[in-house]
Amino acid sequence: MKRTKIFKLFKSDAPVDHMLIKGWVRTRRDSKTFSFIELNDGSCLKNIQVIAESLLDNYEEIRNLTTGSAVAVTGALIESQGKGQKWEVRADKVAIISFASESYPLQKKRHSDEFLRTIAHLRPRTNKYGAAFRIRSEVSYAIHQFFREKGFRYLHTPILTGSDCEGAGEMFRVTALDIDDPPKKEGKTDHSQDFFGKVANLTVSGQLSAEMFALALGDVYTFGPTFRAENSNTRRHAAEFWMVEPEMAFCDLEGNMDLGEEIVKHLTRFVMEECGEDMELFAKFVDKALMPRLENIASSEYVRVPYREAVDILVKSGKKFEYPVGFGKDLQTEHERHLTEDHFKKPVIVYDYPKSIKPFYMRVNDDHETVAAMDVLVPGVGEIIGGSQREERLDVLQARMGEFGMPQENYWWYLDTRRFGTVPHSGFGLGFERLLMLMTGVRNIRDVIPFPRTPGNIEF
RNA sequence: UGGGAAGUGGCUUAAUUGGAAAAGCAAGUGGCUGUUAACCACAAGAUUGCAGGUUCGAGCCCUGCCUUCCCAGCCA
Repeated sequence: MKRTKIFKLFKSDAPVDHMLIKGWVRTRRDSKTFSFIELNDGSCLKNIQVIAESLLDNYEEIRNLTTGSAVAVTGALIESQGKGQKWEVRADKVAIISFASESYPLQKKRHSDEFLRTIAHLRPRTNKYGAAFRIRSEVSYAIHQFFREKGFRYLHTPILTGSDCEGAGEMFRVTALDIDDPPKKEGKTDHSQDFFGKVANLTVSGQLSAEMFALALGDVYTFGPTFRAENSNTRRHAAEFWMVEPEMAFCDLEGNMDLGEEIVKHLTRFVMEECGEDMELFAKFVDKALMPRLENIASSEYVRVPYREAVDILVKSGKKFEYPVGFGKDLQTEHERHLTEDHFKKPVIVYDYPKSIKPFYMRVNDDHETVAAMDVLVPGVGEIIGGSQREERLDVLQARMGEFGMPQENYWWYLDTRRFGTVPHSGFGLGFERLLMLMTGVRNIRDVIPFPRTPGNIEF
């Protein structure tokens, strides 16, 4: 007999005479002539209650079932006599697949997030983390669906890169050399003898590759892992995280902002409608204000303010900030929070930043002072999207690279696209984990990624 | 990387002024019960993160180190 997943049982509108379920024991309660087993198979949040009667030939063994043990139950789905659940399973047979030893660390009580991080291999067996990672899976699917319906092509950009600068952050070096005794040339490590014949790194962004493909396929997006070797110790940063990066040909900054707003709204609406049961857990136990905030994010029109106006708002707020506000100074977390949480109380898109604080590839505006950059800021999480219109003019791009001291010969392929049919194009990066934090109310990025990588931590 | 806070049985926490290391939960044993994170009883479980110092006496005070969390920078 083929096993039925437990989520299907809860959708049933009639009893089922004979079926097979498999899962892990969450708790067990004994009664005089039978035992209640709460069984979970990960297919949904809820456990199914299994009634194992003392007539079963292995009943003594069943009474010894510990939390975490795996069983296969054949029996009937019947209406429950007890309160609290509509359906339960009356077992004809409880086959024990394996016992969990007494040292199983998950108890039937709440654990701290900090403790559960130390057992990241087991935490998806808890209600909260099971829900978080089902939601993560569903939202991933929704991202692909969103882009597919818009005619975007899914692009797989390389994870290993020969670029030493992709415009974002410190990189992890990748080498096949013996790092204890590398070949040397003039006192330095000789990377001409390395696997690729030159220095290689893990990617910090698929953007440059995505630009190449946008200028061929039109609208593309990437969705994959990204690596930053920055010693960031905050609840919003991880050394390995997933990023969604759309890139659109024939698209200016306004179109870019339109897409950013649309995708955040669409995915927020999606998660409210399609992840109901799992989302309820977060609304109930993690963040009581979650649902009203998500409704606000899904339905309100996002404020769009040029950087200059944002600075004015901050100056006129009269609020004392730790960091000074002024043109040419980047917006600090406290400034972003004031804009999105206090002043506007909804998502804010800040655009046209001073060119001095932004990377080489962003398009220089006609004022020669600002670039066509935009950040989407949301309450609670802060910056969730960072993007720009790209500099499509060869001479301006070369000048900018010169200002940054970048060797142009390494980027010959990037510059080629500006030689052969260059067009205005735009794109952005959406932090997938930050999106999940926004949607679930989870405060720490380590709790929405299966095995978090942060400075000093690569267990599992 | 800078600033702050914290490390006490498996987990969550308590310990008053520096004076006998407690409780709940889990796990164990026994009992009761169509139960709902059941309930009752019993027993067990601690080198108070590590190393040093002050003191008659340190979980508590001091120094160093390790780890975790929070805030900030870098960013998504």
